[in-house]
Amino acid sequence: MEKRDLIIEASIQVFTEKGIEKTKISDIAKAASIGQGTFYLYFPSKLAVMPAIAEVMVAKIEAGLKTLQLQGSLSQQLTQIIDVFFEITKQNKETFTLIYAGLTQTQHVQEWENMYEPIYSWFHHFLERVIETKTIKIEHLSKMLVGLIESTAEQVYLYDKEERENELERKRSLVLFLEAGITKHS
Amino acid sequence: MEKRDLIIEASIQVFTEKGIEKTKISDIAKAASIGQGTFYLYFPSKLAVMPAIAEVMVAKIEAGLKTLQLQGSLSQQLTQIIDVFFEITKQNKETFTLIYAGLTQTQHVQEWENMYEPIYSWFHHFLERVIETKTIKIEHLSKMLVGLIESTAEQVYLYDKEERENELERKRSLVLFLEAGITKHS
Amino acid sequence: MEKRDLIIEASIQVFTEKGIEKTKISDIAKAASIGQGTFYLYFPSKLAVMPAIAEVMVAKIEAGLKTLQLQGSLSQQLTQIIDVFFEITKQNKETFTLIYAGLTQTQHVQEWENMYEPIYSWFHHFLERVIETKTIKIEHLSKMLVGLIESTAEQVYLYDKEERENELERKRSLVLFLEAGITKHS
Amino acid sequence: MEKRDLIIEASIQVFTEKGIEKTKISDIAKAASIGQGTFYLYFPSKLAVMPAIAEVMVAKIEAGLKTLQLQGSLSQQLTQIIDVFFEITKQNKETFTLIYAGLTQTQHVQEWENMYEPIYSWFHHFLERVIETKTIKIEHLSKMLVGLIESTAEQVYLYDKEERENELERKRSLVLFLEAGITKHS
DNA sequence: GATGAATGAGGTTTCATTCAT
DNA sequence: AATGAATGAAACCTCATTCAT
Repeated sequence: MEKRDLIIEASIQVFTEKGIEKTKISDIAKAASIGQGTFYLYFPSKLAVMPAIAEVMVAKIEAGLKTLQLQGSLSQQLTQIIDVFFEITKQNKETFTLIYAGLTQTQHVQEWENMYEPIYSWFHHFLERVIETKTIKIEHLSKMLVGLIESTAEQVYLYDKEERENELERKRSLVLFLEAGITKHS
Repeated sequence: MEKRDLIIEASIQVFTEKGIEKTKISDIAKAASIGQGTFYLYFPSKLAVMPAIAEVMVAKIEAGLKTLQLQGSLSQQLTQIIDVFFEITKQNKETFTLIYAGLTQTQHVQEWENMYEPIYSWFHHFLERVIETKTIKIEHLSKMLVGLIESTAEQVYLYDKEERENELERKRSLVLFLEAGITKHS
Repeated sequence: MEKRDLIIEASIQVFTEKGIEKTKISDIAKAASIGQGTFYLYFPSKLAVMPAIAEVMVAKIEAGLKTLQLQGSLSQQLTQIIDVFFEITKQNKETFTLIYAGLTQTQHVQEWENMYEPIYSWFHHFLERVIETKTIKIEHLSKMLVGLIESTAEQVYLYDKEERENELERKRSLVLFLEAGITKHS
Repeated sequence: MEKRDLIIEASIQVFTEKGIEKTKISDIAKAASIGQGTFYLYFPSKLAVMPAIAEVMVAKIEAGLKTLQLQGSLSQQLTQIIDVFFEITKQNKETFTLIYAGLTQTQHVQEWENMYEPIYSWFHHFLERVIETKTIKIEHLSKMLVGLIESTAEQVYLYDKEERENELERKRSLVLFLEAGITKHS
């Protein structure tokens, strides 16, 4: 395994365990089983690892979406899509929290949307197949779908304790809401 | 002006300029024109200022919503609401970025949703007046509305440069989408 | 005693003991009985102490010259002057070595001659009283006297082991040489 | 070109640019276009290069003196000699500064005078031809001549900005002064 | 209550040195 | 002989925190 990837893996692990502020470079190095100096050959600081971590997560979402074999009614398809986001958010909630904290601290905030480009693009293709007339530009619709799905997933898994119990119901509500937004304008 | 408020103001400014990680207590103290020691009389650490900052922003949104005299069609009312969020996000974009970064770093992530309670509550009342039957629970609908409006405002103002130009159109798309989501189930 | 002076004293001591390269900031702090952090309140790096050290030595020379009550023949007066330089060089040879090494490493080489201004000035007054016509500008003569006296003192005390035995004779030679240079043009 | 010489050349360049303290072995290796490890095949440390650098400069002076075909009056001959020192100092001022700093840092201070032996020796022969009776030992006179010429050249080229303009006059003053010192005792 | 000079623990960062290639 | 990625000891330097004023 490449040293760079070792560092990214180790960073995710240590950051999520101890938090960004309390993580020392030496912790990451130890977790990656490399020398402290070696870390600096690949990243100039611990925060500089954040974009690389973000890329990993975005890649997971993209991969999740691409393995979908969309079938059935619109609401069924939406359910499948939502499941991808919810599942990945659920399994990587610390990492997501991490990315928000980390990206905003570096000067990489702008990169965030660029990274999402593949996701938006996927939704674009999806929507093209699903809707016909466009009262709303497909680009904007894509971004709203992604934004709403993610913010809901975050509300459910990252922030609120109670919500986790309402998981299923919130997913169902989300499907209904999205379906309405999409079909109304199809 | 109260010293505590001076510190909050100064923190926003310095955090925004230098980032949380690189901000020293001494920076905040200098910006607030107080002694380093004085800081500790009001806050135990720099991260402890974050919730206070967040409260200020949530209060702004709440105040903005409460001054609305909702009139006209649903879409006109939604437009007014959206304008509140967009305007405040626009004017305080650095502070919002800050809050995401800061809250996730402290153990205050959970508090975030609690703080939003008044906002959700306001939407709850709003929706009660606007819709009648509920396929979707009003609580969930409230959260989706807030989530979607905010994530869109963030996409427009915080992340993507190009989007700022599409401001008006994205707002219009948002109104349409929300309206569909609401009326479909009313 | 002022902290700044404590640091200068301690620096001279530690530098001469261990050499510049091997001296750690912590060594100086310990020798000065202050905290490591305190060092940085007064100097940004160990090399930044060098000009302050140099000033101390120049002040010693100046003080030595100013206590002279020049009397007797020219050669007697020259002997007195030379003794000042030789004595101070002898007693502070490590410090002088230090200064050469230290000043050249910082960007303070230019300051060196500025520091010497009081010495040159003293010689200027001295020569004015001693010579009358000027084939050589008094300014240049001053600098040559200082340069020759110092380079000889350094040859005797800093560099060459054997020379230390010839101390007296080299002083005598120096008096003769200087006298010739001065009187020839008087 | 030999690797050893490559290293010496590169060291002069890098030392001059960054200062001895801030120069890393890797900087020298990069400047010499060799591997870091290769450096150690030729020198055990960066300071160990200093004597080699010094030798190069002393060799230049010696070579300069040996090519002189001393003719004409004493003052003409002195002018020629002085020109050699001034010219070499002028062209290699950074290197000279470097050597002072470097030698004093190593344990090679003593070697300095040994290296100068050929120069002193050359002056010895020169003075033997020029003066006859010796109030001052020729050895001492040699050293004073070298010391005065060099310290003047350094004052002119290394330290003081203004002095560079007085170059010619300081040279003339130097000739007069030396001539007086020599002839008075011949 | 307010201050800021002083502190020193401990994280950051460097870089001489090694050694497998 | 030559290399340069990897190392980690050890220096640097910061900065939260204290406390005498």
